Amino acid sequence: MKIVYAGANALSVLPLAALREAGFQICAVLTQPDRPAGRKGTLTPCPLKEYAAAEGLPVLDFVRVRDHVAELLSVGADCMVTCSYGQILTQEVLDAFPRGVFNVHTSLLPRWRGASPIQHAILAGDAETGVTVMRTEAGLDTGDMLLQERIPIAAEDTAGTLAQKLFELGSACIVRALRAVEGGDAVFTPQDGSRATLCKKIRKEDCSVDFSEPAEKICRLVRAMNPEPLAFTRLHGKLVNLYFAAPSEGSGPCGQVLRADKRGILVAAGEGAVNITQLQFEGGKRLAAADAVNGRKVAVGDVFGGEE
RNA sequence: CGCGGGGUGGAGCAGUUCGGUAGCUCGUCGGGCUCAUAACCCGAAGGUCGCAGGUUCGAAUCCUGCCCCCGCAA
Repeated sequence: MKIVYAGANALSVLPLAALREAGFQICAVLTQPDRPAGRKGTLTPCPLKEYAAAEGLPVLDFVRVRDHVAELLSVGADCMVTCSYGQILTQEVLDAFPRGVFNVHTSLLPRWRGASPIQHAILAGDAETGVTVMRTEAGLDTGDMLLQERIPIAAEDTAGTLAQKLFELGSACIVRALRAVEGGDAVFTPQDGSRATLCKKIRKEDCSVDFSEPAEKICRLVRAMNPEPLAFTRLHGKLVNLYFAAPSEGSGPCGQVLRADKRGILVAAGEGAVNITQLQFEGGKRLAAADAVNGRKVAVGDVFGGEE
C-alpha cells in the first residue's frame, strides 16, 4: 500500500519512521512550508521535512493543500496518514486517496477533538488519555474510529513527556491500523458525538497563572504548558515562566512566597501552596529554584502575580 | 534592520551611572560541633570580568567592532 504521510513537528516523525520500518511504502511526505523562526526570522524547515529530506523521501510543502489536489493525485498513493499536520483537509483532498485518509489523534476521542488534546487532558485532570486512529472526514476530528489505545497520565507528566509517550504509542497504532485496512478487516466505530469535547489551540494568554486558584489546578496548568508555551506569572514587574511546580501544603496571601530555599519556592495559592522547582525570568536562562534563591531573584515575602 | 534582557571563580548574582584593592549567596575541599544531619561554626582553594582593538598613569566599568545565550513577538 502506497502512502502519503502528512505531519510537521518533531514527534510526527515517529509514526512515519514506524510505517517505513513496517514495510509500508511512503511515496511522498506532505508537510508545512518553511516558516520564519527565531529572533532573526530565519526561514526554517519543520522537523518532519528535515527528516524526509535526509531520508531522500519526496516532499510536498504546500501553503494550502486544497489548492494542489492535482499534484496529490499524481503521486498515485492509496491512502494518506496525517499526524499533527495542521491544515484542514477539504473533501476534494480526502477524495484524492482511494483507500481513504487516516489520522493519528492523541486523545481518547470523542474527548478532546481539536488542536491541543494533550494539554487539555492534563489541564482537566484526566486520569488517562490515549491515541485514536480514525478515518478523516471533513469535520474536525469527527471521523469513525478504527483503533484506540489508552495510557494513564502520571502525576509528573508534562505535555512534553506525555506527547512523547503518545506518539510512540501512536506509531504502533497506525501500523496496526493500516495493516487492518490493507487486510480488509478494519472495523470502524462511529464516535458518540454527544460525549465530544473540543479544544482550541493554546495561546500564551491562556497560560497566565492565577494564584487565587487551587494549587492543584495551577500545577496542572504548569504541567500542561511545559515545554511549550509555558505557564507564566510576574514578579517585580518581570515575566516569569514556570517549568515545574508541585502542589504542597501552606497558606497565606495568594501569590506570596512562603518559603524560598533549595527545596523550591513555595507560593501560597487559593487552596494550598505551589512549590516551584524550576523557572525562568524574562531574559534569563532556565533556573533551578535553588539558583534563583541564591541569586536573590526571589525572597520570602515577594508576591507573584501582579501587573506589568 | 520586529521589541527587549544578558555574558563577572563550578552555579546564581552584585559591582558598570560617576574608571582606582574582585564582592555576595551557594557549591567544592579541610577542620570543628553534634547521638546524628541536608543544620550550625571556623578556615582554604578557585576568576584571561564573552572576544578583539581603542582612550587612559590606571578599564569589569568609557569608545568601536565582533561572537554567544535568553524572554516577548512572528
